[in-house]
Amino acid sequence: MIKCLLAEDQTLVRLGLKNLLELDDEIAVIHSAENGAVCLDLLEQHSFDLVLLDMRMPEKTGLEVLRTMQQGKDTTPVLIITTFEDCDVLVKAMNLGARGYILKDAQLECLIDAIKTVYKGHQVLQPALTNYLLSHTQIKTEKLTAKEYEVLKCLSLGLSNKAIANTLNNSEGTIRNHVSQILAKLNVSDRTQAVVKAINECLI
Amino acid sequence: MIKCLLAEDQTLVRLGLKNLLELDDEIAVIHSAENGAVCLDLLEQHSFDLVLLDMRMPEKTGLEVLRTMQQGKDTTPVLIITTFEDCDVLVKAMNLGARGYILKDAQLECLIDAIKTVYKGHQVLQPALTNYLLSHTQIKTEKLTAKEYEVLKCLSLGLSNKAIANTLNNSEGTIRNHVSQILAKLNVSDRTQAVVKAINECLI
DNA sequence: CTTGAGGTATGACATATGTCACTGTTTTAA
DNA sequence: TTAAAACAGTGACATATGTCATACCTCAAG
Repeated sequence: MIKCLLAEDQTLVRLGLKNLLELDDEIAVIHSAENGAVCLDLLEQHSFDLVLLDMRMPEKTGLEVLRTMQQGKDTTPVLIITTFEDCDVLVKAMNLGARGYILKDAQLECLIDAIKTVYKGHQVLQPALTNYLLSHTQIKTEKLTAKEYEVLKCLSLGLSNKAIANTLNNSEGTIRNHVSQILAKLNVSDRTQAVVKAINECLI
Repeated sequence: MIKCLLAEDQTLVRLGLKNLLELDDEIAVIHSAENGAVCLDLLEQHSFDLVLLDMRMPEKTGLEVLRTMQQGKDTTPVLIITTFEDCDVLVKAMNLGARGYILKDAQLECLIDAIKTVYKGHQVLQPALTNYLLSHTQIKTEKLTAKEYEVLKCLSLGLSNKAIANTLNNSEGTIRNHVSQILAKLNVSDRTQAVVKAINECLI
């Protein structure tokens, strides 16, 4: 019996997935989390064979959960459940130790296969993304710094440079430099594109 | 037996919901659609007691499905299933004849109740939004024109004014005027905020 | 027929944005 | 201990953006 923790914020989706998964009698979703913080709590309190982790969640995103797990030396295998083929996020997730990912667009059989494969200790990479992952391993050099993440979050709220400067207690010039760096790392040419990318690929 | 059409793009979510709903023996999901176009096809070919409609779908969004249904005099009751409390979209959806909406965050019982309520001919409005709906009925005056929608779509792709002008075969000045109008109607102060709003509230 | 709304366009203007070059300090890793 | 990042800042510059006033055309509703 594979004891799973299911972390997914939307109640109906969470219930639906739990139900679908328990149609398979090797899989048991013994706990569910509606956000990243709860997920981390449950991981501390119980032991699981596998974590099914949504990327887009309130409180703590999937990436934040992975970071915390890595820092806490928690080696419970993680299978990412994601909406889009958000390449950059997946690269980050894999670098943070995730064992694989599955799209919500996948067939139920694929999900169940993926769970069993990860449980056996293997990785699960869907073909469409594998090439990207292989060819973009150097994407790590594109990784944003902590400060840049901060600024990106502000950008995604629609704040101006001046407003960001006030919020983060910096000069406007400094923020401009950070924004410039972010645009270069995300390979886009203005803040609007950065926000679109950040939202679509749930970098924030 | 309530014969339902379930339109939801993500396979796992669609399967999950279908399964959950069929736990109730008054409800039967007799067909599913993975995008808005398929949904419209199915509506032409079959008759349903109720449509469960996701707003965010490829091919045709929920709003586009509602528009087409309205034009085709299709009066099948529609219950919106939505992710966020995307107020503006919901106002539009209700104005396009939707009978109610339910958040994916809701409990299963709420969804089933909502289906039965709509089936009986009533409306379903969740309290959190009812006030907004009531107090923002004049939001129709804020409605974007067809052209403005076009421009907003371009904005959400991260295009510059010049690029939009090329794409839509207009002068840059014209696009600037449209953007200016869009900002005013969305009550935001720059294009980035407009994009954030458009994405969050799936206006696009 | 006239009015109004949508669409197109221009020119001028004030800001905002993004880039560059350069200078520091602090923290981290080798 | 040194070198490399990250972080903070400045000044200058070229563009992009958003606003305004104004104008003309078209189409549909009155």
